Order: sequence, then structure tokens, then C-alpha cells
Amino acid sequence: MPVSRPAAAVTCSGDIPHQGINPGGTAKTLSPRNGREFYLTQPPLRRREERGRMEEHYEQSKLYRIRHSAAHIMAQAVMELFPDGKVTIGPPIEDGFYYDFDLPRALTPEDLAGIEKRMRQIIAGRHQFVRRELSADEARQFFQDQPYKVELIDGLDKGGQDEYGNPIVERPVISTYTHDSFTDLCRGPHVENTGQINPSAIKLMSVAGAYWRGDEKRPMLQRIYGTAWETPKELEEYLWKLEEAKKRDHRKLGKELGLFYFSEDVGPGLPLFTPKGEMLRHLMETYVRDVQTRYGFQHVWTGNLVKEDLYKRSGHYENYKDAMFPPMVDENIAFRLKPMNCPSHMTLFNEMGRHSYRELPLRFAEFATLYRYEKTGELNGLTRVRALTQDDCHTFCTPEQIESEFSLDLQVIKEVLQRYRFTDYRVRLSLRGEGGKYVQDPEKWDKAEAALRSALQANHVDYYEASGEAAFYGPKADFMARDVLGREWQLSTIQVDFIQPARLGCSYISDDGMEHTPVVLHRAVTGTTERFLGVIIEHFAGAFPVWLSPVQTVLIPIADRHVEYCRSLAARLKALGLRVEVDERGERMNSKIRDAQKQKVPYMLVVGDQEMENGQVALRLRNGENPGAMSVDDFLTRANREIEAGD
RNA sequence: GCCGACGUAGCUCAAUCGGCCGAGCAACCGCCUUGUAAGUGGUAGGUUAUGGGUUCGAUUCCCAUCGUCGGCUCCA
Repeated sequence: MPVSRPAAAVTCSGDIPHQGINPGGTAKTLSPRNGREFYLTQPPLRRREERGRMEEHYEQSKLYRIRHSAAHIMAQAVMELFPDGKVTIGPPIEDGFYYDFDLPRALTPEDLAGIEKRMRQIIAGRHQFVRRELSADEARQFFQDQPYKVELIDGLDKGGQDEYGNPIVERPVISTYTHDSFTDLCRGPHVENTGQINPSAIKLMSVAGAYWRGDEKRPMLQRIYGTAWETPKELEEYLWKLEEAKKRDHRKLGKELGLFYFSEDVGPGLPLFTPKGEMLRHLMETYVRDVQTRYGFQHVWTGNLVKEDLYKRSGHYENYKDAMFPPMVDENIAFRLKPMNCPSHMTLFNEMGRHSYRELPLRFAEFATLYRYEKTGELNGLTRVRALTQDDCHTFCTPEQIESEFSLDLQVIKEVLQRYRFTDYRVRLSLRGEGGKYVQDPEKWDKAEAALRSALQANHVDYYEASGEAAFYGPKADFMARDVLGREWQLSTIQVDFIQPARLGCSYISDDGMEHTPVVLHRAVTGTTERFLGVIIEHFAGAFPVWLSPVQTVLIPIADRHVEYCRSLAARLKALGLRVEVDERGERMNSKIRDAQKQKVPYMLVVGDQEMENGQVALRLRNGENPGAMSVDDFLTRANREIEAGD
């Protein structure tokens, strides 16, 4: 059952940071995962603006000081254990803090218990946090045995980067904080003394590897994650939320509900879908397909294999060849499994002959399974796979049509997200920033950016702008939706593309009789079927809305003499389009109900002597509600109403 | 890919110091014919992920490989 949370507005005010850092508490594992972008994006820079906005409040908060101080206390405890260890950085993060160390040996879970115990002792000492400001040379002197700190000091000294790697404009004041026997390079702020941390509201969570400064070419450090709150109750709530997230884990539910499996025989990141799992995929794809058809999108099919050469021309090869499966070579021709659709759609556009401006916009939609060679360490259930089915669409249009086409995409996305009960979402509108990475055509940019803004406003979509976050080929809008646990997922995306159509020679004849290059909008609604399925399994905790449930109704005969009647009922319901099963096992009714409920089947229809006599069924719902006996027609009316309503 | 942990029956887990690998659920075969979250008896199920090493003897210790998990702010 969905966890209740305060009713969230459909949209939220654009200038209010949307608690990307959420002191109210969401799970550590719940940090937003970026969706796959389609296309030639630059490696995403840190979202400075976004970060800045959400951290403003957080950094002032008591919780921030508590966590920051807890990180120092933890560092002290670790350094007592490893006097020769090297400290690096230890910032507060969403829901807690971490500290990275370079230690002579790997930490074990037993170490964690010891460190946590020592932290409590230090806290009990009520040691003052003392700030001291010093010159860069003094700092270097003080931290001479701590090479990572010296590196940080050098960075600060020449105004390079802060601990997050952001450029620093002004040379900052260098300061240290000391409590008890431990001194750390730190700009603060901290609590006044260690006694202000509640020893029962902290917990060390895990050890993990982390590269120094996130750079895989630099040393691998050991990171300890911890969580800290103001009160034990908050800690408990946080841990409860983690438990809840664990219960909803789509990998666990996928197995329990028998939806999909991974097999070593087939390979990592290549999910196998059971009949129920495939039914879900089918329903999801059919739904989006129908919506798209209704909005004037046309469906195309461009296969799975493409000559490598095409990706050299489109520019993908250069940027993404590592993420493609290795080529299949036939004589002199190399083929690749298709990792994205755009070049294929544009090629199709070209092959269809000359295009008049009167044909535009032309909207090509495709559910194609793409193959991407994701690094093994990054595979993760259905949310990160190597075979992914994108609900991809490319709209070829004139520059003047950008606004109306973008608007159309917005409407499709709004409708689909609504259907899946994602009502709490916002849009990040990524615009061009300073610097030379962007396609040089200021006029096009200005027009496109204005068109996007205008369409977002006209459609009453809440959005915020992130300048400098656009792809080099054009602005884009990403939909970030919160699930019932408050976790944010990037789902839909719309991207304007000024460049690839030109690279692949797409053109149309305008009313001036001249050839022009169309603009292309790339768009995904649910992103990929696999990932979206993973997300909605967790969003619904496996209890899918009736329209989407792979099995909508289980008929439960009480005794063997009711089986025949159930079979005929099932046939009747099936003929009307319901997905029905009869539980003919020789089990007790109670046991059948239990199993159906565990499988989250929306309707259980119990049939015994009474029902058989009166031509009825006794309805029970998966939430335990028991509407009781009713005529088959009444049940059908109810079921159809709920299916129609998207319940 | 890198760091760390883990891999025992379909699932969830157990097995002392290195000494014949065990239980619940599921499956299968019976009995019961059931009224809103587990009726009952029995049967079967394993080269302990794979390959190698140490040892009289390896689920247990060592090495490699594969896979999974947590991270590494990472992705068209």
C-alpha cells in the first residue's frame, strides 16, 4: 500500500527550492537518478544553481551543523584507530554525512561498530568546537602530514576549487575547527560543543569506496556514510523509511510477484520478463502508443542493427563508442547494435523523399529496444540495464513550430504522468550559459528558449531554469517526478536539436522554394519501459492500478464443486477483456485469499454455494476491504469504472 | 571499470575450531471439501556460483573467474 504523505500540490512554486536536500528525511539511496539522455550531451556539470538554492537553507540549519560536526567526530574516532591514516573531506549530505579516508587497511563492519561507540564517548565529553583562522602557509605547516589537506589548502590558496570542485571566485579565509584532540581544515559551521549532538540520533551506515575528488584516475579512498538527526525519533523515522524503501525495492518485488529475472546464462543487465512482466510492458507500451497516436504521432520501426558508419556521421561514434556494444563485422562492414534511435529516424526521414514544409511537423515515434554497454558496476535492477526499450519520438519541424510542438509534447507527458499517478513533478528547463560549447547561433537559441518558456507557462507547468545546463545542440526540459516515498526520478525529457539534422543532411523545401534544415525535438515520455517499470513497481509497491495489473481478478472457488462455475465465469469475464485467473488448487479459501493478496491482485472473487445459487460473486479487495456478495454485472460495472478512472 | 561485502534447494535463511549441509515456505503425491490472510500427512529437491590450490578431509582457509549488492555525482 502506498505510504501516506502530506498531500503535495500538483506543481510547486518555481522559486522555492524543491528540497533536493530534504531535511525531512528521505532515504540515502533515494538520490535522484538522472534519466538517460538521448543524445550528445556533455558530461553534466554540477548543477550549481540548483545546488545553491537547496543548500542555502540547509547550510544554515542546525541539522547541517550537527552532521558536519558528527563527521569531524567520526574522523577523530577513525584517526585514533589509524594514527597514520590520511583524512580528506567530510561534508554533510542529504540525510547524513560522510568522511573519506585513506587508510592502511580496509574497514570492516566491526570497525564501524567500534567507531560509532567511540563517537558516543567523544560526544559525551562535551568538547568545544574552536574555530581558528590561519594563513595558507600556517595551514600547510599544520597539515604537513596530511597530503590531501595540503592539496585542498593549495586549491583554496590559489582560489581554485572548494571541496566540491566548484570554482572559487574570491580567495577564501582558511580556517580550522578543533574539538577534543582533532583538528580539521574546515570552513564550518559547527555546533558549539559535541554535547549538542544527540548520541542516540546518530548511526554509521556503511563503508564504500570513493575516488578522491570523484576522479577515477585518483586514489580510491574509503568512505564511511553516517546519518545524524536532532532527535532519536527522527533517526527512527529515517531508518523506517529506509526499511520501507527496501520493502518496495523493485528487484525484490519483481521476484516476489514473478515479473522478471536476470540470468547469468543470458548476461548481466539483460532482463527476462515473465508472462506477467511482459503483460505489464505490453500494457504500458500500448497505453503510451495510443496516447501518442491520439496526439498525432506516427509510429515507425527502424530495427536493432545499424552500420557503424552512420554513427560516425552523426557524431555519436566519437563521443559514445565506449558505451556501444563492440561491432559485428561482416567483410568490411561493421554493424552496431543500435544504442539510440535518432540517426535511424533521420535517415528514414531522408529516405522518404523530398519533404515539403506542408508535411511538417512530422512526428516519428518508436518503441525500440536499444543496447548500451553499461559498465558492469553501474547495472542496477531494471533501472540500469543494457537492453532498454525507449519510448522515443523525433519531431521534425520548422523553427516556427518549436513552441507548438514542444507544447504538444508537454501535454502528452502531463497526461501520461497523471495516468501513472505522478502528480508531484517539476521541470528543469536547461538553457545555454556562458562558454563556447554551444552551437553558435544566438538567434536560434533566443527564439527556442523563449518558445520553451512560453509553452511551459501556457501549459501551467511548474519549472525552474538552469542556465548552462543545456546540451550544446539546444535547450531541453527534463521532468523530475516524486514518487510516494518522496524520491525524485527523472522520467520524461524533451530536447531541442539544432545540429544533428544538418549533420545527417535532413531538409525540407519551404514556401520560399529554398531548402531548409528542420529542427528536431527529441522526446521520451516514460523514458525506457524497463526503468519506468522499475520506478512504478516501487511507486505502487507492486499494487498496480487495476488497468495495469497483470492479473486483475482471481476467482476463488470455496470447494471443488464450485470450480466449474468459476471457470465459466472466468470465460465470461475474459471475453469482456478482464485478465482473470481461477485458483483451482486444493487449498483452503483462506490460503487462496492470502496468496492472491500477496500477489496484489486487485479483485478476489470468492464463490461458494450461495454465490452459485444466486449467480453472484463475493468481492474482496487487496487492501482487505470486503464489499461482499454482488451480481456479476455489478462487479463488472465496478471494475470497468475503476479501470476507466485509472484506479 | 575501481573499492568493499556477499554467493548454501525455486524463495528466505541455518550449519561450532576445517569433520557426512539442515529448516520453513514453494513444488509434487495423498487425505480433508473448506466462507474472507497459511487445514493436514508424506515425497522429492544440493558436485555449497565456477575453476584451481592447501589439507587425511574444504560450505568453511588461499588464488582466479563469473554474478549480485553498497558506493565511486555517472550515463546517448
